[in-house]
Amino acid sequence: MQASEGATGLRERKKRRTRDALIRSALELFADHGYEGTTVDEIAAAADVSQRTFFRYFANKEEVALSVQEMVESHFFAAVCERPAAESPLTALRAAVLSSWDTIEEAIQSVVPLELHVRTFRMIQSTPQLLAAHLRRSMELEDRLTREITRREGLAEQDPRPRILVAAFSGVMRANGKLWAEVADGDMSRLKQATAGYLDQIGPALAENWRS
Amino acid sequence: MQASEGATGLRERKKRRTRDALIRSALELFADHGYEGTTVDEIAAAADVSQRTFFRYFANKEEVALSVQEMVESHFFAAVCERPAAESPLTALRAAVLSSWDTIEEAIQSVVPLELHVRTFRMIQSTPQLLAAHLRRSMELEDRLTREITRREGLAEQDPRPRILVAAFSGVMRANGKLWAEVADGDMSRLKQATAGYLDQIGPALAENWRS
DNA sequence: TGTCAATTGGCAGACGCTGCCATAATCTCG
DNA sequence: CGAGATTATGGCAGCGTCTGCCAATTGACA
Repeated sequence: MQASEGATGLRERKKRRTRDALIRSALELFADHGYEGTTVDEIAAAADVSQRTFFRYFANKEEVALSVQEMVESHFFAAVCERPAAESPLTALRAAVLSSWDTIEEAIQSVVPLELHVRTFRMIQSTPQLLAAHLRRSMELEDRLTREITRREGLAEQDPRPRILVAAFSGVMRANGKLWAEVADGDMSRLKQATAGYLDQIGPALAENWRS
Repeated sequence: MQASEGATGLRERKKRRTRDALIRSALELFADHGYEGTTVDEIAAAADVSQRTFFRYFANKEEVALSVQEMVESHFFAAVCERPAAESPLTALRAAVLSSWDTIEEAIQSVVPLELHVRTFRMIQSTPQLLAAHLRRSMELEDRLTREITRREGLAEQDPRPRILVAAFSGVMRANGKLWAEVADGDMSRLKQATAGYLDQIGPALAENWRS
């Protein structure tokens, strides 16, 4: 029983290597032949394991495609939890997104090249099955964010306001991501700028009388 | 070439009957044995057609499970489009939900008993694969709503405010539906009341300083 | 070094879904 | 009404995802 991280034993390290190899192989094959154009057998063969072993690491084909995205999201959630309690919820969410992007890149790089992740992100947006799975995960993230903000603000569990705020925030982030996927050059600084601008619109969007 | 609806020919009527039979058979089997516990072969057999024919009516197993929900959503969207242009976007959305629920029931009844639809709705919420597909469709609805509101208000396509508003609205409706699925007795009037109450929170949710 | 637990591979099989072709039902128009 | 064009259906073969099961291998630990 070691503390937490670090290479515990050979077994652990080997598993981690196998997992990373599967992710790398999968994302590369997806980038080349598309999601549906790649079979699990091919992924397993490229990572030098059996198909049966693939399914011991990932519950299904979707999961390997979304695995890096999963890292990004849990990184963001951790950033939210670390924001000072004095910040308003929206400020905390905003700051967490922007700051988490500063530190996530190296974590991604340790598994796959950044450019491959960007291509994968685009693939998720354009593959119905993956988009569906991705959205379901996003809703789970919304749930967790809602609970965290309810806790921060000391509100009752049934109070709908955190959920609504999170929904608006997530809606902005989705639109932002979609836009980025369409036009993106992979330039992170421009993405951050656009995101900040978008988030500034949440207040005005709920004020009535846009036409004035 | 007839006008629009009405029974055009024998062929059309027969197709409609087959489709309805498939939906009814599917939802009943799902209610009895769960989504994953029901095979397409069983659904087809219950509707007295071949499996091959099932897949000519529905692209996949998900689609038949979501087919009634699809009716509800397009009915709602139509209601939005019919709201007077003078109403503010949020008012229009709110009025459209409430009014569309008044008139959708008979359309549902013409395909399946209402109670079966309620059970199906619950099943969708609790079956990961169906929830994912449902959310993807919901995002498509959000896109359409966003475009419609942008049009109504005469805004530029890039203006993010409609999208944010729709996201907040949809978030409320999702939370609402989830709650309803958990505690619901199938009582529509109570659902409508709860929804109205929820929607009233959108304004306050975006005001800062909840703690005061 | 020997025992125990975890990891892996391989195989059989269920299920979702598609392409293909033959057959049967409806439609259209002379 | 009837012949020919359209369209719906059934059946089958086959690919791909995913699971259960068992045997063999590999790392952990005393």
